[in-house]
Amino acid sequence: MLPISIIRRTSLLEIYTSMIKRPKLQDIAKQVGVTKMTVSRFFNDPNSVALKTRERISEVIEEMGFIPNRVPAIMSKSSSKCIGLVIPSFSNLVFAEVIDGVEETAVKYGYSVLLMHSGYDVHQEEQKIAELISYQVDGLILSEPEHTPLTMKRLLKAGIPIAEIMSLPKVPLGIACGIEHQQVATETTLALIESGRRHIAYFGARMDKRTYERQEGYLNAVKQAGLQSLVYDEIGRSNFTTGHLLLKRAMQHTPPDAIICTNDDVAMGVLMGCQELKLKVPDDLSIIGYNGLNVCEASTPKLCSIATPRRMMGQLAMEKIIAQLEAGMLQHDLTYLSVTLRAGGTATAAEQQKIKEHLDKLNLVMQQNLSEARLGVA
Amino acid sequence: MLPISIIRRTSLLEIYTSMIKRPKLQDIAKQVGVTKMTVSRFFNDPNSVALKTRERISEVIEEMGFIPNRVPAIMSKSSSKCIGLVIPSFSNLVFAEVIDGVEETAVKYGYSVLLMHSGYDVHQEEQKIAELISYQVDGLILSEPEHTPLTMKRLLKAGIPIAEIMSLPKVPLGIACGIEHQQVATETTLALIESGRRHIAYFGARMDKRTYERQEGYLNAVKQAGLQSLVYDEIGRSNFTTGHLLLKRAMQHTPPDAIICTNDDVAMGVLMGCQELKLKVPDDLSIIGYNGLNVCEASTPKLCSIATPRRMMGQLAMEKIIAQLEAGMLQHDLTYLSVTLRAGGTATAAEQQKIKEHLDKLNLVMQQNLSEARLGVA
DNA sequence: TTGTAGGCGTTATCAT
DNA sequence: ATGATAACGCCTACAA
Repeated sequence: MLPISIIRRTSLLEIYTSMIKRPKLQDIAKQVGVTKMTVSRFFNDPNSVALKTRERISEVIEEMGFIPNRVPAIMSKSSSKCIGLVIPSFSNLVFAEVIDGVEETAVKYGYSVLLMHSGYDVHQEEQKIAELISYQVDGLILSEPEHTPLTMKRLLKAGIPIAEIMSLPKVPLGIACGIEHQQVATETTLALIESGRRHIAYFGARMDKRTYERQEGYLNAVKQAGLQSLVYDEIGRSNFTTGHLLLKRAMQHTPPDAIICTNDDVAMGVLMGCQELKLKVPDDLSIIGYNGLNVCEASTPKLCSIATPRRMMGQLAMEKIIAQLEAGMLQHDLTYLSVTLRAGGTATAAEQQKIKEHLDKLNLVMQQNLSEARLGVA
Repeated sequence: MLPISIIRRTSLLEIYTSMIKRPKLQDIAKQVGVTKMTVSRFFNDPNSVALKTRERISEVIEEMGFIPNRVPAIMSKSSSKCIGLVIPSFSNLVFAEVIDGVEETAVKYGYSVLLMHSGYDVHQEEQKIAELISYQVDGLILSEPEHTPLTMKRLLKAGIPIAEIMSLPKVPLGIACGIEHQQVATETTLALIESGRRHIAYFGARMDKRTYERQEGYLNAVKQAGLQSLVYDEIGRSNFTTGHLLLKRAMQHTPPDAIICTNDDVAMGVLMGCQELKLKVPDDLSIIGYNGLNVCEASTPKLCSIATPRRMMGQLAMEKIIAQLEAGMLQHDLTYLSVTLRAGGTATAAEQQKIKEHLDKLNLVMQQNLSEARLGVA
């Protein structure tokens, strides 16, 4: 593939020949015949400017396509009205809704979001967090539960509200809004066991922290029931193809009668593999996804999945950060968010019912015990 | 779903009780017993600082978890070493690779990327671009070809390099790195016609500019061949389900023998629908996707798709921006990027071959004619 | 309603 | 090798 580059040599726009200095308040002010202070007021407190002046300023701004420079204000007020958000990856659709939730709430309160990604790597995360702090963000939202020691130190010294979302970290930095992935997996597995499944497999991929938590939860359940554990995983990227591959691997070993997948992509791959291998879903084999992405709708039967409240995690984290900013007070604040069943024909109606019951029970227990169990509140 | 919030009332970390002021160079300097200038040098020109001083500064920085404030530097140098990137959406995987390409190249040259999304809406785009400019980004990359008049004016006055990617806009703002989606669609359609298909349908979704360009290209080809045009589209989100739906709609009307899809998601949905409706692919019906996402691999047969060089567009746009920044000179620069065929069994071998030939021919023509045809180079 | 002075935290420049 | 000073562009506070 050969990109073809054409450089236009003449230009209709005479300004387009050398770099122009960005206009500042002063330039507008001179044009209008006032001081920059008046122009500043035009933006920050228009009513304190005479109507006529306002009109002239407005014209000049329009004509010059002027956009005020926010940098000096960030400096003098040492507040940027920006919140940093670090996600692991843009190619994982799980985070799209998180981003929406964060941004929606930020905008509601007059904040902006600076978005970065860490590539599932704590050292890249360290870099990105440092960069966000160097821009003087007023708060940070992190979506991976583990950080380098240097990052931990910096975050604790940063003096800004930090929220961790997705998982509930063992040692929260401040705010945390997450899911007990491990216990969810345990309950899901137990529900399948109670429904009569005896060869339940766990399909993992891209061994990030959350996948591992879910795997642990699955293992606890099968051990508790005295069943054989059937874990298959693939270190690489997680996608449909991974599910396909793991299914083939599992069928050669001990054909499972239920598969708990680390996410919906893997689960969809499994389902497509079943169609190829003529396995009857959910009779021969039930498939449970995780996250409840829209892709669940696409198949026939629809994918049964554990839906995670991703948008809400974003909203909640943002709201708690803003609350602390307005209160001028940092505080530990842990929120457990419950998951729900996204119905789908890849599990039997009875299984779906059982899973629902188990998840409800889990939520109840969490509600009663979380504070004492995890925190030892004074 | 009931989120449960637990507020921890005691804290192990005494600092964690009220907002701490962020440390500055001065604080480090005082601790070390030098002036802030020396600490500044530690970061920007370490060799000009005595080894012993360097060591002491290093210790204090480590101990305080200090991160330098980049805001004053942005202010005084009126350059942020940041490039803004605006994409339409985070839930469209097409942009994940674009982001990677942009960022990879930025980092290579010591720049950072500020990322925002416009929700496929020119007014949101206007907002986001204004915000990026207000942070004094040194350049901008936009991935939608149309902007509001105000945005156009602001961009022309901003005095920074602007790159438009994905499509080639009719009136480029500066740099453009894109694909002639319309002509690609025409050539693809012609190739299918030459391969003997007579009922070729176009499936669109989410009518953004690019989908529309492709549709035009398709229409040109079928009209030229005197065939009936079969356009089906859906305004809402574009995903597997859309493909499914459009297939059903098409089959009730005039069953097509080939479907050109606006993207791979729709195409995968069509393929899944074919399996359900027992349509033989590619014998009864060939399916052509667009973009060449990894999801093409997931199905059996694999999806045949027109692969777009998304990463390269990001890289190229970034490199051209940096080149202009280093030259201190803005210049129009138009690059046509060619697409390639991603092989897959949803089209016959003969069809795939024909499409390849047509795309090669297109690239040749573009190479010869682009500058005269589009720009009238002096 | 508008203007003036000073400061935010860094770095360029000049001085020691 | 290190320090002192001024400047970046805006906003707060005060003055007219």
